[in-house]
Amino acid sequence: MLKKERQAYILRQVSLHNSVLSADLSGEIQVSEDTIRRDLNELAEEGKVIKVHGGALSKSFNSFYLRSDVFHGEQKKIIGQKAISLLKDGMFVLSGGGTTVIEMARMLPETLQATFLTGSIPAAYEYAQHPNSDVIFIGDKISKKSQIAVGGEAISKIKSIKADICIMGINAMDVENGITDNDWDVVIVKKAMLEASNLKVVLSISEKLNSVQRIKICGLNQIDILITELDKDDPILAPYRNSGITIL
Amino acid sequence: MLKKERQAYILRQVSLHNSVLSADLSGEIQVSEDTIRRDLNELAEEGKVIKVHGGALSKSFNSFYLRSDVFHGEQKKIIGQKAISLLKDGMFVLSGGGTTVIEMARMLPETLQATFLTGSIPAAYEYAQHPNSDVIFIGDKISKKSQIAVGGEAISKIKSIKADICIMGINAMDVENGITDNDWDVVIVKKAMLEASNLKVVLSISEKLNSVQRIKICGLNQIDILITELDKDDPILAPYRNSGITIL
DNA sequence: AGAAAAATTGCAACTTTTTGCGGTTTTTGG
DNA sequence: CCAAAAACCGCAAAAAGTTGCAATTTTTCT
Repeated sequence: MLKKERQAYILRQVSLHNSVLSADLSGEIQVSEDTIRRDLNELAEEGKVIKVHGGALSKSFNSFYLRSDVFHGEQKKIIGQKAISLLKDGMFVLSGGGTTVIEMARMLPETLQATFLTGSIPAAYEYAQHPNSDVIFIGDKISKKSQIAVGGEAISKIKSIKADICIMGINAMDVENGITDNDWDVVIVKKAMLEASNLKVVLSISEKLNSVQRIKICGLNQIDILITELDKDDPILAPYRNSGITIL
Repeated sequence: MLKKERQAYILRQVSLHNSVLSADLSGEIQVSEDTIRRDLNELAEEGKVIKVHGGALSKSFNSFYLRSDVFHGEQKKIIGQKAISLLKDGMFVLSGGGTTVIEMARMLPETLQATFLTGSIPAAYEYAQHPNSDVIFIGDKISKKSQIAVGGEAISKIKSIKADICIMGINAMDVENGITDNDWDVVIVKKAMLEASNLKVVLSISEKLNSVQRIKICGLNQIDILITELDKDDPILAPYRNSGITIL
């Protein structure tokens, strides 16, 4: 069997079953596993498959939705970088679902070995791309507006957790009213998430500061760390620092 | 034997077998391999065949695997259409996560008001785009390979459900072994999903039929409906129809 | 027709590619 | 931490490809 033929066969199997094992292919076409591995490496270099330990995965399967341009992408990258500095190996991280959090998820260092718990579909998707971290999805009814799980099941699940850190994007926050939002179901979930975590971290671009929404999630005193794209000494942040929040 | 004659013979062999080996041809027409190689090079320059190390491939053979993705896409759309015909307003639909199912999710009629239960991140994402249907995510640890929730939590959650219909993509299936897969965690989830549903529907492109993988999910007798891109009277499907499965 | 020119073919020496194998290192899963 | 599986590395043998060349056949031209 010719090399190209063999690779065509492999591609076919991959696209058919979404994944293949080197050992299986080796048996099916009667060549050594080394040869299969070399083929898989070549196909991976050509971008036709994704090579993993033990075999390969279909490419089309893993690249579902790669949205790129988010609002304020640069600012959110800065925030993401700061947030990542808080994460250590072995941590249980309770994570919300906003675009800022997702930006962070994309930037995680490959070496990080943490466990992410989330009820957000996009966030779970991003975390799941990560080679060394685990993802646990907190399921329930999915709120279409926010793409996160909401409802009693999710709440009781969250309440049964004690996470090291909670990383949450927000919708609005000011000194007087604390953190506020406009979706009842989401508010409940966020409340539960904060209660279930040791260290409470809030990510927000500066535009969302000093604005108020209808429903209150918690007061500022509930928050440990606030991360924005601004320098930590920026005057805009002064009132928050004075409320006892650590600014990063 | 004349050069042209020889090349005509080579072309016939290529179109007949999709590939040829220089050594074989050399033996068949009693000329040196050098001559064969030169012929193959000429034919390749003329664009009649594709020359590779050791022999040559038919052009159609090669383009076949390059376009296979699109090709499958069409098949999956046909399958999606048929599957949608089973869905009615008010139904509880337990849904798996393969690409075929996702294709169906993208095609759902806007008016449908159903409740989709799934442990697949990509599937949940697609269902969540739908204006009139609800999505319930069955959470647990996310398997990176398949992007679905696996583990005890997910299983017990699934077992607490009684869905009207289960729509599931598969990896392999044949008459003798039934439905098989190659990922232990996924198999457990799929088993639970089938048990939790009234009507059990399997989606599969015909190429996955008559293939076997390592772990058994269930026998054919557990399945109510099989949907492929083929016409329901296609002879390939006959053995499955004879096993008592309804073919769509 | 017949010789020169051009093309074809096989051969031999040499290079490159491919492949399997043994030994070592890395990864994985408990 | 440990054992098994997989990946990696280097190597050597086999297979395929390349090149130059000489012998032969075919074509061309007078």
